[in-house]
Order: sequence, then C-alpha cells, then structure tokens
Amino acid sequence: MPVSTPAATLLWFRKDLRLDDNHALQAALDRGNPVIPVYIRELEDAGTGPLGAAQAWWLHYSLANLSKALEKLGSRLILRQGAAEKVLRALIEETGADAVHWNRRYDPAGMAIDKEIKAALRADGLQAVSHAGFLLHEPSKVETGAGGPFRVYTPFWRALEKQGDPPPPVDAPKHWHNPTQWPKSERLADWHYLPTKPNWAVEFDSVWTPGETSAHQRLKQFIDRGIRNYKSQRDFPSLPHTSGLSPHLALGEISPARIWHATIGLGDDVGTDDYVHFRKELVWREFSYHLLYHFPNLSSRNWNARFDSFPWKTDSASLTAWQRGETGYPIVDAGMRQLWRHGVMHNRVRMITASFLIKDLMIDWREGEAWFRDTLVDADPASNAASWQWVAGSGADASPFFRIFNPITQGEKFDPEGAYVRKFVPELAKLPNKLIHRPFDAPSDVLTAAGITLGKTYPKPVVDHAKARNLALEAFKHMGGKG
DNA sequence: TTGATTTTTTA
DNA sequence: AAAAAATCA
Repeated sequence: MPVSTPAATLLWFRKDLRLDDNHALQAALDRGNPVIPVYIRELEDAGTGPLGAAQAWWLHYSLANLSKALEKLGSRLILRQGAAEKVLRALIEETGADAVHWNRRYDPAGMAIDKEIKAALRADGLQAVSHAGFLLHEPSKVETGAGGPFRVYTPFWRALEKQGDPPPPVDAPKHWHNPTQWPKSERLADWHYLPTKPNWAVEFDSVWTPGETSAHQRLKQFIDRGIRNYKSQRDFPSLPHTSGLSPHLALGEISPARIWHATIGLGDDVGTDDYVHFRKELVWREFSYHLLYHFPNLSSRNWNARFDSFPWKTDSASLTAWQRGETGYPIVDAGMRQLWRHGVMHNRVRMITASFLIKDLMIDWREGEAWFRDTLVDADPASNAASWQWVAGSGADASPFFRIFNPITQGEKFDPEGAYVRKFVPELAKLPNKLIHRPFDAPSDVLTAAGITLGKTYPKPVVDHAKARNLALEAFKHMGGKG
C-alpha cells in the first residue's frame, strides 16, 4: 500500500443486510477513508447455531441483493468464510485496513465472539467499533426498578414507553468511498445456501422477495393498508393484516427504528389502538431479546425449571404427522403446510400448532423450536425460543394456569369461513363452513359429497383433543415444584 | 395473545 | 334457548 493512500475501513455486515439506517455503515463512511464491505460466513461450531434451511434460502437472495445495491455505489460485497477473527485479520493484512465497524448482535454466542474480537483488534492498535440498530433499545439499558430483568411483558412495555422513540433513522448513503483495489471474494453460489431438497421451497418466491427494497415496499404497503384495523384483524390468518416484516427484520434488511418511526403521525383513519398494538408486537420481539440476553440458554433450557420434570413423550410418528400437516385437525394441518410451502406461518396459527405439539402430543417444545428454526424464513433465535416457551408454559409471562388451545374452537373463531384451511388443505375444500374445522364430526353422507374418505384422503385425528387435554392437565398437575 | 363451566341476560 | 358475561383454573 502506498503511504499516500488512507487506510481502509472494513464494514462487517452480519444481521444488518441493509444500507438504510445502518449506523456502522454511516460511521465507516464518516471516517472519509475507503470502505470495504465484507460478509463472513461463520463456522457452525462458532456457537452461533446452525442456519435454518429456509433462512439460508432467504440469506442467499439477501446477500445477492445487498451486493447489487453496493455495486450501484461502485462498491462490492466481499464474501469470506471461516472464524470471524481470522477472516478479519486476513482482510486487514490484505487491504491495510486500520478499522472495523459493525452493528451489534444479541445472541449469546455472537456477543461472546464479538467481545473477543473487539478486544483483540484493539490490543493491536486497530479501531474496532460496534453500533446499535438491531433492536429499538439496548438490552443492557432496560431493567426493572429493582435493577433486574423483566419477567412479565406489560411492565417491560411500560418501561420501553418511558424510554420514548428510538433515534430517528438515517437514510441510505448516496455515495461511497471506494478503494482503488479490492480484496478477493468468494462466490455466493459456492456457499450452497439454496436448498437441494427437491420440491421444497419452490413456492417461496411467490410469497417473498428477500432484500431491502422489498422490505421497504412491505412496510409501505402495511402502513398504507394493513395497519388499519390491525388490532381487530391481525388474528385472522386469511386476512392481509399482518406486516410480513419478520423475515426482513430477522436478517436486518430493515431496522426496527425505521418501522417504529413509520408508525408516527399516521392519519386519523388508523386508530390509536391499531398502531399501538403493532408497536406492541415489535416490542414482543424486543422482549424476547431481553429474555435471551438475561437467559442465554433460552432455546435449550426451560426458563421455568419446574418444567424440567414434565413427562415429555418420544413419539416420532406423531412428530412426523405434525411436521407434515397430517394430524387430522384442519387448522393445525393448514398451518404446518403453510410453513412447509411458504416458509412462514400466521402468528395465531403458530400458537395453535405449537400448543398442539406440546399439549396434545406432549412432545417437548424443543422439537418444535428446532423444526420452526429450520423451516421459517423469519427464524429468530430470541423470538422463536421465547415464543415456544411461552406456549409451553415454561416461559416468561406464561399464565399461571396450563393454557391449552382448542384446535377446533380456535379454528372456528379465527377462520370462520374456513378460507385459510381450504387454501392449505384443499382436500377439505368442499366441506361446509360448519364442519370445516371438525371433519371427524361430519356425517358420512356429507363426507362422501365432499369427496373425503377419512383415513384415506384426509387423516383421522392423531389424538382425541378432549382426552389429550386431560392427560396433559394430569401431567402438569404432577410436575414438581410450585407454579 | 385461553378454555371450560357457571351464571346472567336477552329474545 | 341461546348468547353474553363472569368466574376459575
């Protein structure tokens, strides 16, 4: 490197695959030196957990998208794989960079890695700076009056309300400071993020477009249309009143601050209840990270240790039936098939299907957590673990009683016309509304007329809900300790 | 972010 | 008789 060339800055992209409201990016550009963007495919044994197959699909396109956006600014996205520190050091060596900037992550293993890297680089006289942006507020700055972590959602929400709005988002840069020479990059295709399993994920792109541009389009569409009546309609899986932003958030294609600020100053036609309720959902994500921050084992250990003695069943046939959407309960099967086909499941249905696995089949919530992690495009280590534990009853803010969702009444309540079931379980499409959620109660002539043979064209229920419910209640009662 | 059952209200 | 509200788990 000639002496006259200012030393470059490495901009380390992780779960912040965006140019908009990216504080690390701004800080890197503000130095005025050439900025070299890099994405590192970290080793799985680094402890950051395996990348789910559905999210790998998303990541592939997201990286391609970010790469293109950078190219428009004359920049590039350098791809490397290996242990993060080793890769960064190699790049520093190759480019003569004297600084590394990144946005913080909040999974325990990731935090540990970053802490070590920061200390090691600084010890060598390099600039190593981390920035906020993945959450609305830093978890280290949110605590109860007594100085501990929150265990219940509502007080957590109040505490965040007190903190006020997150900092206003910063727009994407219009110019880049480019180096005269670029380090080598690996090829995205060689990382084999796209699925190899035949006939899976083929419909993902009919529902999703990964990338920052699409994230902003989703947000605009939601603010223009979906958020109206959000509070009353968000629970109906056949209605377009969810934001669809979760997979974009999961990989940081859009910042929560950007979303939060988009809900400020909405017109009168969007009720206060509606946007406040939407913000509450954003804050559930925040609460999940709060829990993970204070309880690093959230995805592997019961948050409430009383559940350690729960008599989980090992039943691979039932687990498979659940995964395939062949339980014989239409709303459960519709949800599981939506997950398989589209890499997503409506929130209400996530609760119903999770409750079914845990309470009706008495299968360990960790089996469900693992399945969702692998098949959801929005798989998030905090939200996924916290939500599964919430449904199990072992998590934070779980009710003092043993909540068991009734798959029939939940279906009838939230999918009254059966539109959702008909879409994902087409073999039941011809059943009348009254029986669409309970084909096992249908008279034989109605089944015949609908072209259904139970046990053949559609499965008989794997368990009787009423009986399964009693067994689960019994097991719950006999758990040791106090609830 | 519930369910089942009992009690009360309304048609 | 059915729907809504209250209650308890």
